[in-house]
Amino acid sequence: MTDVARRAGTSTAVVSYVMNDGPRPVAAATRDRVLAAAAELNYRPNRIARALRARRTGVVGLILADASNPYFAALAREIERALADHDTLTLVGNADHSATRQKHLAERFLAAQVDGLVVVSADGGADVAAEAEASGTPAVYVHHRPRTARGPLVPADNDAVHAAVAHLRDHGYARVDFLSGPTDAGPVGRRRRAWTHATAGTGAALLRCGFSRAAAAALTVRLAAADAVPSALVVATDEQAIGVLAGACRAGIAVPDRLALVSLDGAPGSAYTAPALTVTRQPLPAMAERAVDLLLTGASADPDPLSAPLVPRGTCGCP
Amino acid sequence: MTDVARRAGTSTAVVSYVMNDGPRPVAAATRDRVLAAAAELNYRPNRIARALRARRTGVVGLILADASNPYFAALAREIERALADHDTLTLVGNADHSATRQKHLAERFLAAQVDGLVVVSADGGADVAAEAEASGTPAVYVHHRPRTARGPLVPADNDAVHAAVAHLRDHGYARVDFLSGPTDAGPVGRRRRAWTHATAGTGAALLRCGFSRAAAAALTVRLAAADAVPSALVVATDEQAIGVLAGACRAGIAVPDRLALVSLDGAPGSAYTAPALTVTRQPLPAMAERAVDLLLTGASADPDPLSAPLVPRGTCGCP
DNA sequence: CCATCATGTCTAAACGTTTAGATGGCAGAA
DNA sequence: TTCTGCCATCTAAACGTTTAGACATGATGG
Repeated sequence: MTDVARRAGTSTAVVSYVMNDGPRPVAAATRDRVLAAAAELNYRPNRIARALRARRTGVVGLILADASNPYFAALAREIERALADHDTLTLVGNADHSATRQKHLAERFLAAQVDGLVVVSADGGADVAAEAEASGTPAVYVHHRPRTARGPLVPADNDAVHAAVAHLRDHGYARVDFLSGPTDAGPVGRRRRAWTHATAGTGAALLRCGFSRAAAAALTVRLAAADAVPSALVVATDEQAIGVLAGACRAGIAVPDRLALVSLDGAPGSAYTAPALTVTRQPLPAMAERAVDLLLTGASADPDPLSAPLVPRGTCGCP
Repeated sequence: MTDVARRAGTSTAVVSYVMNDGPRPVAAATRDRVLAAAAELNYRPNRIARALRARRTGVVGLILADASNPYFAALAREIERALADHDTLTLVGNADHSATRQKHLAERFLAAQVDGLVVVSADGGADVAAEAEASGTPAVYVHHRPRTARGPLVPADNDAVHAAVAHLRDHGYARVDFLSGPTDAGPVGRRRRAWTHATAGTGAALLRCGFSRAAAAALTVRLAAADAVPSALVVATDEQAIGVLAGACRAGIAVPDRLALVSLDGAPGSAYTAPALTVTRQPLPAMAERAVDLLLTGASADPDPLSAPLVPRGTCGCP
């Protein structure tokens, strides 16, 4: 910057004024000289120095449960896009569903002076909230908010279960079972409760397994061996649904004829399974945009819920 | 920091010495007082200020072609992990296969004073190389390196095609076709050439389509309608293979009986398609580790190639 | 007993910006 | 002419660290 100033015959102040269009006006002639000098020297302002002085970094930390999960990956992609639209860079970290690692990431990000934190997790994570709060950094939660956290939450549409159940009923299944996670923590708990509500009195059964494809596949194979495969099943997440599909294929269970399926995430990849998953499609881009808006405007109230439309494809029995 | 120093009755210098274990020794008693003061004040060193002074940020920029592609997402996940192991933060950006956006990201990252750039792309991108070089920031390329770039490349094992072709031959297919990308740019070009080599004189056919699942699915449906579905096919990428599977399912083509398939990426997700994809599994964690090592040690020579083992699963005809 | 040295600490200058306050020149009003 | 005000620019202090050099103290060796 000093070099640019010297070459343009000005002080560093006017260089700054020119680079930032303010806060003071600069004579047109001077501005041109500065711009020319900057171009010739290939000058690029040092954002670190700017951040130190301005106490704003233009960087937001994104804490993910696990970016190798396509649902979270798609969400992360959208969040990065939304942040980029606001001229903000994304520092990303994977917590691998560990609260410890999540807290550790939050600490590192806060030390890096991020302007905000976007936390995308499936459950747990009370510590992050405390860390962020202590340093006055705003945080928003997507998908799940720890019980003790203060920031706004952008939830998925966990009530879309009702549409899923209704759709399977329209296909003639009186009994619609549910595959949930290992516990009722986080959003899948909400989904499970909505399902319980929707199917009260029909004798529908609750299944549980881990969130990985492997776990769901293994469960399905086990059910097939015990001849206990449900006829109609709502699955809490895409990953589990894909696992069920894989298990069904391995065990020779015909989908949708023997086992009809609806998944509740509806990430883009769900359209290309064999057969294609019927889903309630969570509005990932809208969720991302909303989360970023809330973060950057410093809002603290929860936004209106977004809704996930049902997308009929192959696994429910639609042609 | 000033507050900590005051509370501990020292200068900021010894606070720094304590926080960093050096470069000067500190008396044990003083160290304890500093640590106590830091804990009481909940002091967290400001990495921005440190970065400004030390001219090192501890942040690396990761430029991805597209994080919503599970193969790249898995690679990105591993790279983030490898960087975290070296106590380095990851700034991430998606270029969406656009050279312009890729260059733009590089500029932003360099302005943010990243210590290095990891570029994961499928083709193109000469600009990034120039940007990085101009500012003396090291860059490594994973998967693909633009023709004009200087940094080291950590390639996928593009010669694994030979094993794929051989495996399908062992299943009795004399003719093994290949599904490539729309052009021969980037690593898929290498794969295509290796396939040409491996199948010379057998009359095998070359197919082309876009890299998306949608494109591959559409192609497969089209081929089925024309009754031109190959018996044995090596597919350049997982995404295309998943698309082929989806298309085959839609068109009623039996896999592997009517169409046997091997994909050349082998990301973790490929194990849970229906049927499960036979793949050559690219060693993603090893690639990531190597890329990070090269970047952090400032190496410039290309490393020894890593090799991708063939993983027989369902789509080739193995039980 | 003085010179030498090691040890622990302090002082202050950097790092590259931003921006409030000071300054100087020039136009228009009195 | 002198005053007022505006405009463009400069000066210098901050932002929160790191670290080389200066300094004080006490121990060691001749």
